[in-house]
Amino acid sequence: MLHSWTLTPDEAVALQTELAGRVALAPLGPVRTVAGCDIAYDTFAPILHAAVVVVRLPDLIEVERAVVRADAAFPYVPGLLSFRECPALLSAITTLRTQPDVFMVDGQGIAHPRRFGLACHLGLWLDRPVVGCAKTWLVGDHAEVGPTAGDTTPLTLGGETVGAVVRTADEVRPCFVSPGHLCDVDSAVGLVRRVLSGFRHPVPTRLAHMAANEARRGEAASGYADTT
DNA sequence: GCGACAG
DNA sequence: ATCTTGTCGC
Repeated sequence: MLHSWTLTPDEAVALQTELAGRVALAPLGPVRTVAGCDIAYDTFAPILHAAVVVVRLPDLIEVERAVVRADAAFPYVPGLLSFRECPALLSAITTLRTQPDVFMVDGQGIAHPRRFGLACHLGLWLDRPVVGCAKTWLVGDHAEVGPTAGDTTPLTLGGETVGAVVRTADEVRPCFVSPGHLCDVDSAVGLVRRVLSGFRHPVPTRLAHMAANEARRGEAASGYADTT
């Protein structure tokens, strides 16, 4: 165990500052498989569905997937997202029979107030490479990014480049890419650019998002059937 | 004090 | 994230 998941928001903040020092940034090695991870929240119950879908490169064909239902024990607090989503993602990842070369999550990596976003936290627990690809800005400065799919512009924070703003498809709002662990900015951006398919979301997280949603809807349907 | 704030 | 159908546009 890296640490306990039972803590207060204040303790979580302190833990992030401590763990940020353990994040390692280095070029990503050869990538044959990428595991997209995402979560769907239940409408009223504090329940969530974590999904992980593994695709192979370069054809982006799905090779395996895992979905798990879990309790949302930690509240959503900007800057502390990993404490809410990591436990469920970890249990889903544990059920995989194959070890992906790299993971990709819906959230920030080091482009974070304390340089410890969801991608970093998951990376430390797994001791595996993780790339963060968030749909909206959290921190950092950047110039306007080009309009064509694949265009990028640096995302800086405190004078250093922590990631990049990436146009993942033509005519769509850009995504914010930053390394989480065991990879660097160039590797993270390079990987994201290799898993695009004309949609705003990269294929791995796009499929995970759909899988998590299907799981959520499926459970809602069974619940109604029970009442009826 | 004021504004910002991943999913 | 989630509540929500159709609709305007390429």
